[in-house]
Amino acid sequence: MRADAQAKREAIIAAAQELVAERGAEVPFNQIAARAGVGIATLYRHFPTRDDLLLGIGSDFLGRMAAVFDAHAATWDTDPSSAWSAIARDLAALRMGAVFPALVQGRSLDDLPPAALRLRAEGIGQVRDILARAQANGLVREDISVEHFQIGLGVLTRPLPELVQSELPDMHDWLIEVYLRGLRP
Amino acid sequence: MRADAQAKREAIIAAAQELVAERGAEVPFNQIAARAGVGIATLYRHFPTRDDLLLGIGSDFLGRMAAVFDAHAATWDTDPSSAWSAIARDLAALRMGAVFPALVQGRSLDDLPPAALRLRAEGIGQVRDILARAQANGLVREDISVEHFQIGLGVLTRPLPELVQSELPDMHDWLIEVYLRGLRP
DNA sequence: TCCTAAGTGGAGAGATTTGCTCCGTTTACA
DNA sequence: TGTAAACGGAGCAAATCTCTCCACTTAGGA
Repeated sequence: MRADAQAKREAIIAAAQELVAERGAEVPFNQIAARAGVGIATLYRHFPTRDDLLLGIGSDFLGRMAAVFDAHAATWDTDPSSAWSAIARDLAALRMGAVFPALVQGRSLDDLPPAALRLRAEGIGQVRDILARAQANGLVREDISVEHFQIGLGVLTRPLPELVQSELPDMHDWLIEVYLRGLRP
Repeated sequence: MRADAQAKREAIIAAAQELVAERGAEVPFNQIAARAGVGIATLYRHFPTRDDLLLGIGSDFLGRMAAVFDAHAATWDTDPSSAWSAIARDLAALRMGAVFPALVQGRSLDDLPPAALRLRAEGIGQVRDILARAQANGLVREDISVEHFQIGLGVLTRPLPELVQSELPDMHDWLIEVYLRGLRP
């Protein structure tokens, strides 16, 4: 793959991620192309179908989640408590809630493409480890399941209406704080 | 106003509320008319502009919020703690988060119609009373503001993707429980 | 029961949006 | 420097949406 093609591909994924977060998964291809600064044909060449594009977004996102875990792996041993809240904060900052719901919107497990199911399983696996460690350190109630924790994080990081963002800019942080507090034993 | 016209008006508001919750505020008028079981012309006669319709939804919704408070006013004196969680549960069941964000989506305080601002103020007033009482009874931390509490409730009651609803049907209840726990002193 | 003003439905014209392809031009890199 | 790879965007067909017009129906008072 030529270097310029690779760069455009990444620009498309970034733009698509933003737009999907803002306007949902059915955001028109021409808007995505415009935001990415590429022609519409280039978008279609890289991602012939909408599913291809959504998978690209999801896979890119999982990479960033993994990076969060790695970044705090070292601190965990010395200070689990602050590593835990740092991880939760960083995960929240990725705005899972803006991206994931859009990716599965209106579909059941059955009609998700197999590749999407693999991504899903991988994501759950990543979170499972870190949650188990938090529970082992007494930072989270034992009866919290990975699924609940993860979806909860997603719900809290859904984009807020602009009206709210301007009036209560700390809303997302506040929610995460209340959430972690509510999860404590 | 003729009785049948009144009935249709209410059917329209109900249908519009559902659809706005499901698909956002720009849901096409013809879909709303179809779900309400009325002709498109009837919809336009009752609500000439989209803003008229959204205001109708908002005002209807405030009425239901008020009903929740009234329903628990009696219990409050005898058992504040369970009245409080019952109110929070019932408010959550109204799915504020499905309706309100759509009503203000993409608008700043300035370009909301005056009537919408009045509704907003009224809603905040309703919640302020009940939150103050909860705080007076030591059920909620003193440093929680009405706005944070209310928006938080909204965020937690946003509709979940169907995939989540079928896999984790108790998700909304679980979130409210964690939320209330996180708000305790 | 009858009359009329109020209310209704839905076809459809016109405007807008969107998906997707085709092809002449540009560019990376061997 | 030559060529295969990559690009952009005009533009057509199809789908969607808004909003009006007008002939028909009905509630409810006399």
